[in-house]
Amino acid sequence: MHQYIKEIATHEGQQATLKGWVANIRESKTNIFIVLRDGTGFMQCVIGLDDVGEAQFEAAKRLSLESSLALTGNVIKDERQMGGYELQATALEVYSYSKDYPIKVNENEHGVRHLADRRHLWLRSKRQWAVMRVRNQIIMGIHEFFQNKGFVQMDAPIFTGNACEGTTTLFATDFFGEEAFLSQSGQLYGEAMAMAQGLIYTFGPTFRAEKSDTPRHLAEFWMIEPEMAFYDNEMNMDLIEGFIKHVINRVIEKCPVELEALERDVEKLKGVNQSFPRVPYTDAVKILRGEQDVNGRNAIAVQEADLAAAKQGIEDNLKDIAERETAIKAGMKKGARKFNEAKIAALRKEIAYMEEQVRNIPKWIESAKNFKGGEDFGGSDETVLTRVFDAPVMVYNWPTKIKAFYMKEVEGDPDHVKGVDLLAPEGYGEIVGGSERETDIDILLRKIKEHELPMSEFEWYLDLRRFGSVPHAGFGLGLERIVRWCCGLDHLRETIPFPRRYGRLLP
RNA sequence: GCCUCCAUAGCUCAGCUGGUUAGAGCGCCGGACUGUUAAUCCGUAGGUCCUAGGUUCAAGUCCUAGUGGGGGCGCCA
Repeated sequence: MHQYIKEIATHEGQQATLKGWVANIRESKTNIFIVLRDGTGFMQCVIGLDDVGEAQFEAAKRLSLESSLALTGNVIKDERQMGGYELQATALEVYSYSKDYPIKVNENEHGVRHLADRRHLWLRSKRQWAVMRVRNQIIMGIHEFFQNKGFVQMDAPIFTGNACEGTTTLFATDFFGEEAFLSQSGQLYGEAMAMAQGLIYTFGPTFRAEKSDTPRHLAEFWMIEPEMAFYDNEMNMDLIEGFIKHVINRVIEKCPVELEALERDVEKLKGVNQSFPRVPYTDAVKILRGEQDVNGRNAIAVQEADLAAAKQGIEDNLKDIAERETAIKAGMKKGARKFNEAKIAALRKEIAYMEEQVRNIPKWIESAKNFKGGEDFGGSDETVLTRVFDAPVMVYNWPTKIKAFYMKEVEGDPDHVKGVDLLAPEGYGEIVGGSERETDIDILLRKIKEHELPMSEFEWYLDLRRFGSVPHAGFGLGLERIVRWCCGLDHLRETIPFPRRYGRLLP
């Protein structure tokens, strides 16, 4: 029987055995300090020559990053340590020595390709450990929210015969000689189940064959799609808001250690506790173009300020670097020199990032200023728009022509449909897309034709309107996108254990 | 598919307007140190400067093409 780091506080002053891997190691003549990780957490363990004897101390000296071992010793309270405790070992048993582990303690010292090629090992590093724990709590929060409200979880099929939003984005497979596609949405099946159960949600993998090589796209991702009978779009938006609040607050409550490891600004996440602004599409267009201010903030002005700040920042950093370099050349103590060299490297990284901004922001401003009403927002438009808000924003009543066939038209305004997109703050973009569904079979028939979809594939779906059609609504949430936002990550590739995206099938 | 930036040691990078034997930090290996927090200190090893052409007295540095990668856009959750 051994103990886990997460519960080590209950063993204060007692003997405990921990089993895990070496996450970091430092040694002096008579003490070896190991940061042990066991999956539940990280904890410093001290191996003293006098405590374990010469033979075991020699064995411990051969340990290096990611060696595996069991350590037995006394649990001592020590406020200086992360977690507040330390293990003073009296015995150790090495399971396996590890040599030349290819990932450094600080993963930021690697390029993204080096890490992606070693994803199976990268998952062990502290940041990735934290991300996967946050992901786990988000998943728990999703189930908790819906189950508490009486929703029934359903599994939609992965093999599908119908292409509900066009075939170019579908992965085709051979299904006993017939062409079948990997599912890109469980929604239509969800609608069928909602007519049986009332309130349901699907939670499963989704596949998109888009060659989208961006930070917000994966070829395989997980989607949550609730569907509610007798809901209109207002109720849909209420549900979305309550749902996001619940999930984010759960992570804040359950994952303080993880969010700290990720250096996530929790105050920004707490912005979800404000009520979410609800903006009709036509107003969102005005805000985007800079024709309408929000809370005294102008979308275009915010971008221009960002651009100016980036330009100024580059100049400041260059000046700072030059000053430090001349100071180093003039001569300084080794410690001070190293500090300054590290600082210069950091300043250069900042410059590289700001240079990207200087290249990109003018394009974003152009795109926003010249945005044509009636079109869909692009990635940069979403960023520009959300920067004027502190909370997630819901944009609703979208142009009919850019949305899917099943969305219900706004009464007396056939050019707009009752769709809603939730845009996350801080530039994380769209994380939820939903709508009230069309209930009128004649309108659906017309739209399926207009979208040039194969009518035969939708016969079963039309039955839902033939037999007891009711108002209903639903939405889809991309799991990885909310993980990304929650963890404050640059890219979706870190939000899922083994990402499948354009150009990446291994490991 | 388009735009843009980049490719130098195991890793992350520096190498200014071309100019003798190509540098640093980390890692590895050896040594020092009674408690370290990305430990520190001393030392050793480690490089066909992505590939193929070209310009030049001289190319890591300039030009052309190719290959590979980062970022942005499109498509979307």
